[in-house]
Amino acid sequence: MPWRNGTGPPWIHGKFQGCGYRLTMPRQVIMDVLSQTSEHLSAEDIYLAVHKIYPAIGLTTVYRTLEILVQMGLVFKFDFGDGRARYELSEGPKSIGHHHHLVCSGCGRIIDYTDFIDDEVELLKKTEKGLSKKYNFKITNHLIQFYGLCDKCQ
Amino acid sequence: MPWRNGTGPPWIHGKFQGCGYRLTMPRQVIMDVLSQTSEHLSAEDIYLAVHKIYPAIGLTTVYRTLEILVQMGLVFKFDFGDGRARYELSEGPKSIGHHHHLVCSGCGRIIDYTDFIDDEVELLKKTEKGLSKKYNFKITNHLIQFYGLCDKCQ
DNA sequence: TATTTATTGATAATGGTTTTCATTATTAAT
DNA sequence: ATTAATAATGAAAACCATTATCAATAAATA
Ligand SMILES: [Mn+2]
Ligand SMILES: [Mn+2]
Ligand SMILES: [Zn+2]
Ligand SMILES: [Zn+2]
Repeated sequence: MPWRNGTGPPWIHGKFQGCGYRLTMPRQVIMDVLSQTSEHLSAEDIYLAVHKIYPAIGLTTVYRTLEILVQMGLVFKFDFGDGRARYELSEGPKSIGHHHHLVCSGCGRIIDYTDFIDDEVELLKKTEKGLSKKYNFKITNHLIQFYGLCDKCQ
Repeated sequence: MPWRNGTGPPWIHGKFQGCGYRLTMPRQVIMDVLSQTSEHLSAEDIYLAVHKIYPAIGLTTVYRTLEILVQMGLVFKFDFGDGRARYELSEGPKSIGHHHHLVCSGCGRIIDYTDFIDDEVELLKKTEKGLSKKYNFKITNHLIQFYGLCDKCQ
């Protein structure tokens, strides 16, 4: 369920302030665009979408905002191997929570999956604990992707 | 144990021919460089290392060769988020087989780990089977990375 | 109000990777 | 062996996603 036009959920504002940032119009609109898609948009994709709502925005601001959002943990940044970064809201959209990706080497299609996530997460927890201890490495995040060919490409 | 100078294991030659490629001197030397390190080299790293042995080589050839090696499955290409691709022989070196990575967000250090690989691989097998069926997706490869802070950076 | 600070967008620069193209090496055919 | 076709190479130029610069504007603070 998208938030009402251009506002976003209330806690976002506090989150921004808490990190010493201002929740400006460009930033709100970028969040809105991300919250209303289930695709994995590039910076330019986002720029084009935002531009329709807020024509004054510049591509530079999109990049800068995305950097902030990633750093705040609101957005994930991915590399699927097509030469440009892709971004995804870390919460949602539409209650699609934490998930991993299937990446088609043929056509570049990205499939979100949440199947087996429970088993995966359980193992990840265990693995993280072991690795943290052995290497004294503080794990904050993980990346899991499967590569192969989608139904149309094999 | 590195192969003797500039030759590589015998089966490599056949592998190249089988894919319609010639095993030339630049390609051999690039393979040698990759086989004699446990680091995750960038194209330029490889270029510089190869250049000492084979000064006539160009960076272009390094890129082209790496593309071929990746496509043949002899080399893995990684993105650890530092803006350049990194390459690693898929076999070895020194009998370090299949492994995953810890990536330090602080200093960029990469740690290879094989711990828990057995459990992971077991789960991956199961997951792959399930995903292949549900999405009719033919999985050929997977990527697992943990991000966080190494001992020196936390 | 005056002053500081953060944000923005146009433009230019950066830098890893790809393309182009003429040359050379290798293979196949004669 | 000679010749003809094909593959591989390297220098240079082009590409293109991302970053840095900088002057202008908006917001927060004193
Ligand atoms: Mn996704
Ligand atoms: Mn490795
Ligand atoms: Zn596909
Ligand atoms: Zn570190």
